Order: sequence, then structure tokens, then C-alpha cells
Amino acid sequence: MEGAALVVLPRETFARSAVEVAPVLLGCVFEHETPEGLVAVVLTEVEAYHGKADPASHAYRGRTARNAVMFGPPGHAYVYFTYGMHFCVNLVCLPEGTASAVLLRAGRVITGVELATARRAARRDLAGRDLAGRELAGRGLAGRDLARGPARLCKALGITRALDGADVCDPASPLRIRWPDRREKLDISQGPRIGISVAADVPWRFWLTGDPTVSVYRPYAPRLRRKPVSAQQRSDGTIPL
DNA sequence: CAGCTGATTTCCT
DNA sequence: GGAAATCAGCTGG
Repeated sequence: MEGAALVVLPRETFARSAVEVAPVLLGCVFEHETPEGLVAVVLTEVEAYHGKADPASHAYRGRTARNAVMFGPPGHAYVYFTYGMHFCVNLVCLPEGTASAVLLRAGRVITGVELATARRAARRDLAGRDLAGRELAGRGLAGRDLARGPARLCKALGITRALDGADVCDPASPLRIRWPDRREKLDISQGPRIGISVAADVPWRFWLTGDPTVSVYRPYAPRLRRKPVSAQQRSDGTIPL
């Protein structure tokens, strides 16, 4: 940061519904500063979640220890842990007491590519081998995949539950969101959200049209039960006498 | 390229 | 006990 004033988004930006806030965040710079360095992304894909009114929202069934930050003041980060291994980050909207938020789904890394790459590769580093010990035959991390997807974005930025509640509207915060250096007219698309089984029809996902860092949309498909009901059951479903 | 599956833990019914 | 706002790597066409 060459001493330039850090122009974070004002908190009023988040004092609206998530559906109104979501497209505003596209093109903005989301960054995390740590002792390791700074990683910044331009947001390219986001999703709105409407709290109590949205069955797909973590806040739909009310306040819990996990989602408490969503019910707090706007302009703070709600970071959750899911699938036993991934973090995802939202920015909280609407005044304290309500619970809507915008999930940050993807970004293009513009600062700290090296650090972001190191974080993303942290689990398949040792001698360039995968978890099964096989060589990674030159399959590197494509630049566009560094922060493509909500969990990858968190990994690239080094975001964990420790940042749950961080104030992204505070210039002194290690995690913050600011306006782009140049405001350009953006081509924004809108469509259904990804990875949810309910309310999958509402078009509350927003992205920069044609941007290569945006997730590929696939309709939600429930996973088949993979474990047999009993240890005796055969793969075809029959049970020996 | 599409499709499938293991990983791994928290949360809620 | 099962699903979860996911991802990576493998398989087969």
C-alpha cells in the first residue's frame, strides 16, 4: 500500500438487504493483511442470503453460537466452518438484530499471488506429490483457480473462524473491503445460487459476466447413500440369510 | 469433460 | 444420525 488512503466501504453500504448489497460488492477489493503479507482479491462472484426469510440461510432457524455474528451489526465478517474442513466468509447486512449476509464465492487475486498460492498448495506441497504420494506431473494451480469458490477464497486469503466477527469497514482491520482503484462500469449477471437444496430457484447469485474465476453452475443433486443399512447388506441391496 | 467419491467435523433434528 | 452455502483427485467415455 504505497501510503494511499485506504478507502473502505462505509458501513451504510451494508445497511440494506443482501440482495441489494451483493451486486455492489462485485469489483470491490477484499483483502487480508497478516504478518506473512497481504493478499487481495477483486470480488467476481457473490450470493445473497436473507436470514429468517430464506430457508437456505444459516439464520433461517434463528440464532446459534455459529451464526451469532449474522445477527450483529452490518459490515462484519461471518465465517463458518463446513464439510469438516472448509471455511467460507460472508459479509453481514442489515441492522443489528436482523440476519442477512452476502457469501463471497470467488475473486481474482491482484496482490500476494505467491502467498495465496502457497496457502492453497499447503496440503500438497511436500516434493510436489499428492496425498497418495503420486507426482503432480506439472499440474500447477492455475491463477484463476486461486480464489475460485468460497472455500478456496478463504484458503487463499488465510481466513478461518478466528476472523469471525472482523469489521471489514474498519481501515485498521486486518480483514477489510474497499472500493476498486478505478470504478469501471461492470457487466453483471444474475442467477440461481450454488450448492443448496432449498430455495434453489431464486436468482440471488451475482457475478461478473464472463469472468474466468466464476464457479461453473450445476443444479443441486443430492448424494446417494453410500453406506449400506447394515454390514450384512450386499451392494445390490439384498441381505444374506 | 462429466460424474463420482472420500475427507472430516460441526450443527441441528 | 444425517446433512452440510465444498474441494480435489480419480475414473470412464
